[in-house]
Amino acid sequence: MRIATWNVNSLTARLPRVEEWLGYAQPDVLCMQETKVADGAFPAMALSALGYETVNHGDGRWNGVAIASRLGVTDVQHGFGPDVDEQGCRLVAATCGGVRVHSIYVPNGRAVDSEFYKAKLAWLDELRRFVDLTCAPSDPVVIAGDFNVAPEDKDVWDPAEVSGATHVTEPERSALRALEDWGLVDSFRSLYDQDGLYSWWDYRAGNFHKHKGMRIDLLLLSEPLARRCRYALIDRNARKGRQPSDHAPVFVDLDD
DNA sequence: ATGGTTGCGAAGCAA
Repeated sequence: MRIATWNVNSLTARLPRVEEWLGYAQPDVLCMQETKVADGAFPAMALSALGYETVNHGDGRWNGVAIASRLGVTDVQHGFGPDVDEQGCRLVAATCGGVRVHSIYVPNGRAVDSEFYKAKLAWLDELRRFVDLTCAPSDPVVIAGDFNVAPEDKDVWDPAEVSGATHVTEPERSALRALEDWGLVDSFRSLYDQDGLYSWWDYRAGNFHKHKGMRIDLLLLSEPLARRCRYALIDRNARKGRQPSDHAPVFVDLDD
């Protein structure tokens, strides 16, 4: 079973690249973020033609998360719940092929002294609470998406250059660890130890070609899935060519 | 170096 995550930065703009990628990567489940498309305008037919059932949680202009699955989509949940401010459409969950799949888009946080940064930490805390309420660590669970947090310094091109900025601060990393402490494994990192492996590169200033990126797109697996994980990949090739997203897709392969 | 680029939507904001 291949489970992928990709911040597509507008599914409308990226649909040709997403169709192309589904065609050659053949994931069973693809979690997308920043679909930037309202539910009514979601390209469900195009993805259905490729064999994927889809669910979107979007209100149009910003954010938006989706799941495409060729293993079915049941028990869909949009957002944390009616009484929780989720800061836009940032979470959708569904059961796909027996796995509880969450596609998440963590708030960016902007500047560390901003209200947005505080809201980011609060959102991560809410995610921890949500997972605890809706799943057990012994369940097959994946939290996949754009976390907007680089877990360690080796997930950043130059820790000194971004020191003190969002994505790398200790409170953000601590919030991520709190989620992992519930019983989730950053399986890409447990397979590959080296630095220089990034999933996002700013469009500006030729950062991709300068290898100035961060690893902020993660697939956190509960233990029953983590022990089945033998391979993971960040598909840098999908960051190249015509009209790429600023993020590359990431996937994990689970043994049957 | 406070720049640079992309998407949305039609100016400026968010990333």
